[in-house]
Amino acid sequence: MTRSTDLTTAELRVLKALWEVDRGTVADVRAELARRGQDLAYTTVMTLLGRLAAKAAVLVDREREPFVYRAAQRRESVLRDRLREFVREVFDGKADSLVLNLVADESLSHADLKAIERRIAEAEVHPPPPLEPITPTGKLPKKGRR
Amino acid sequence: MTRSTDLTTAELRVLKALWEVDRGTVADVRAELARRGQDLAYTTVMTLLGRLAAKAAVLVDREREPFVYRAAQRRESVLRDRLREFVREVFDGKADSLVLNLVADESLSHADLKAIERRIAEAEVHPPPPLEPITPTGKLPKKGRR
DNA sequence: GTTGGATTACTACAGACGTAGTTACCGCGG
DNA sequence: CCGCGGTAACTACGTCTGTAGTAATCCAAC
Repeated sequence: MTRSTDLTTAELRVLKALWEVDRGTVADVRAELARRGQDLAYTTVMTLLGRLAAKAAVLVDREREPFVYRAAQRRESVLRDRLREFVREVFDGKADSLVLNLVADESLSHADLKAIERRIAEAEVHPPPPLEPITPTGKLPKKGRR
Repeated sequence: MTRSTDLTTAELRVLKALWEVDRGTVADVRAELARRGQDLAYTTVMTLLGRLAAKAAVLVDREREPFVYRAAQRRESVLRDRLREFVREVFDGKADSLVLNLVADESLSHADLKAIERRIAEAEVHPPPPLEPITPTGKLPKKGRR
């Protein structure tokens, strides 16, 4: 079995838009995607959300129309799974090699590394507070419409 | 255009096997893949090598049969492109976020990070020696057969 | 009431993918 | 000389992907 999970890139883009709005209708997600420069047909977004629902990646509240969607898992969790898979497939599981390449590629500076270390050191001292590293979290709710 | 480049995962696996043997025939590559647990039909490997050649990812010496293939680019270079793409698509270009997640996922330890820093510090002092970080390089030539 | 915009459920589809079968050669061992 | 294993060139194909069109509803403003 190919793990019913495993999102495609198009699906991931939609899911990311959904995380951004936190919860929303097809129209909401579509608008968020548009804001990101992805102009898709209304039905395309619906198809994608449908596939995501089929993969249990998003939950749908069909109580009343229009249906409201929201991600089934936290962003961190999904991205981390993706990352793990990537490290395995491309870098043979060698995470350090990956980081070394990030640096060589200048995607990451020495300063960034230090900042990360500092971050970790703090986390190790204080009791693990939010549990999740503060990644690219989104702005505010920003619903609108309806 | 979808950049004639952009290897699929199956193609990447083949390319990685090719790097491992450095240069070789379809049979050589197939054997290396088998060693890695990927048993593919001879023709499948040929198809994949053909597609890689079409994408200019591998060079073919058709002087005499059986043809000899070899990667067109260094491993580091290709993996790095992949990585860059991944960081952009999944982590919105935020490399530090990616690393933070590697740590949180325990794919990377604090010690690994320090080792990397040390590595960089050295590289900054000494004149950049080999230019490429010593990543998952392969064993020895190991041809055999033929 | 009628109609038009919003919405959902299906269907469509071309192109990419992963794998492999078929056909045609070709040189070597018998 | 002949057949066979190794090889190259094509063809095949079921799936998956990304995108979207169509049909059927529903509700609110005329």
